[in-house]
Amino acid sequence: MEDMEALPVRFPSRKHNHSSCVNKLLGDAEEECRRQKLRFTEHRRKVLEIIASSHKPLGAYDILEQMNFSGRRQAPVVAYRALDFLINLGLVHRLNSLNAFVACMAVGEDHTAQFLICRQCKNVGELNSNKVSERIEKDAVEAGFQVDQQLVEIIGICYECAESG
Amino acid sequence: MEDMEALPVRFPSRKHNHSSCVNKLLGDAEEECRRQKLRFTEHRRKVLEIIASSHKPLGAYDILEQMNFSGRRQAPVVAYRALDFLINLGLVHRLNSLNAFVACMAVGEDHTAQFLICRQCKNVGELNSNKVSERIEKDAVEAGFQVDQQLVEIIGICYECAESG
DNA sequence: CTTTTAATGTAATATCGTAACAGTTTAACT
DNA sequence: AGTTAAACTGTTACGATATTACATTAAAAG
Repeated sequence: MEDMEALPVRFPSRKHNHSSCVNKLLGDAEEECRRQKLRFTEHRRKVLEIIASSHKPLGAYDILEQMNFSGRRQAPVVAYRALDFLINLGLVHRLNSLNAFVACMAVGEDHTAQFLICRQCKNVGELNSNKVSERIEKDAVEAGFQVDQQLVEIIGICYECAESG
Repeated sequence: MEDMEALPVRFPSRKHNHSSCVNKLLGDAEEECRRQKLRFTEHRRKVLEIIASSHKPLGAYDILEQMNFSGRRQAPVVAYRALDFLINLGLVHRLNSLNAFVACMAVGEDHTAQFLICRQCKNVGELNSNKVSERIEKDAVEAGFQVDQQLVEIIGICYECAESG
């Protein structure tokens, strides 16, 4: 029997207002850092803010371009260090097929994630399907493989793009 | 009820002899090219041979290093062009999390593929689980997403590495 | 207030991948 | 066969992505 829980998915609608996500994410980040006694520095805040302000994946160098506070051009490593930190904290995900980064849409929910990448509008949605992750885990184990990490990226066309031709 | 078909998985054992894979793959490539009236040129043959001779993923520049026939150093684009060709033909897969390439282990079988990447021995296995791909397809569609392509990379520890501590 | 740990600044460099274009080979068609 | 069109190759240059190394500064812990 299929279970009845709703399939958790976040695909950003076109009319979606980012500012609330940004604020939520910054708040979650602060709280999480306080809890884990980690430092939420200016660079980290800024990078998270930049990423959260876009539902299109951003490359490290895109992020870097938006980091010129005080007109100063930052070195790549600055962005990568902040990204590493945010990824470890689970606030940012890396999309390997794009060499790009997106904000997590399910912070603090103890979730698995699969990414829905629309090749038309370039927006990225986050699917949090435990069924998918369990199926992968199960089949991998059956194949004699011990799973530490799953990367699932699904490329296609999102609902809104399909509708508008 | 669970269906009873065996789970197709290929994880190269340590004592595995590559030469038979290489020959099979080269044969399959030739046949497929004949069928599709495509040219199986020297570069393409060589790249496929190099990749098939390793179950560890190889980077484009690793491949390039092994392409010095006649002492001549090839330009990167040479490897990338051959790789594109082989990937389109389904003979080679790209691992996005590693920027690296592996030979397909299920040529001509009309298969889906998920990759099992051992972070200890660096070998890569290929899982061909239709259940995984169907689960992904189903949940993505339910989320309003039309799937064109799935990338599934599973990082962990293979059977042999787990056994030998 | 000093020790130690974490974060930053800076430069250099490694790694991965593509664009552009001229030249050559192969296949297809009179 | 000779001509044309398409595919493949050679070569140069460059763009994009990511890391190493090390000196300096700031913060937390004792």
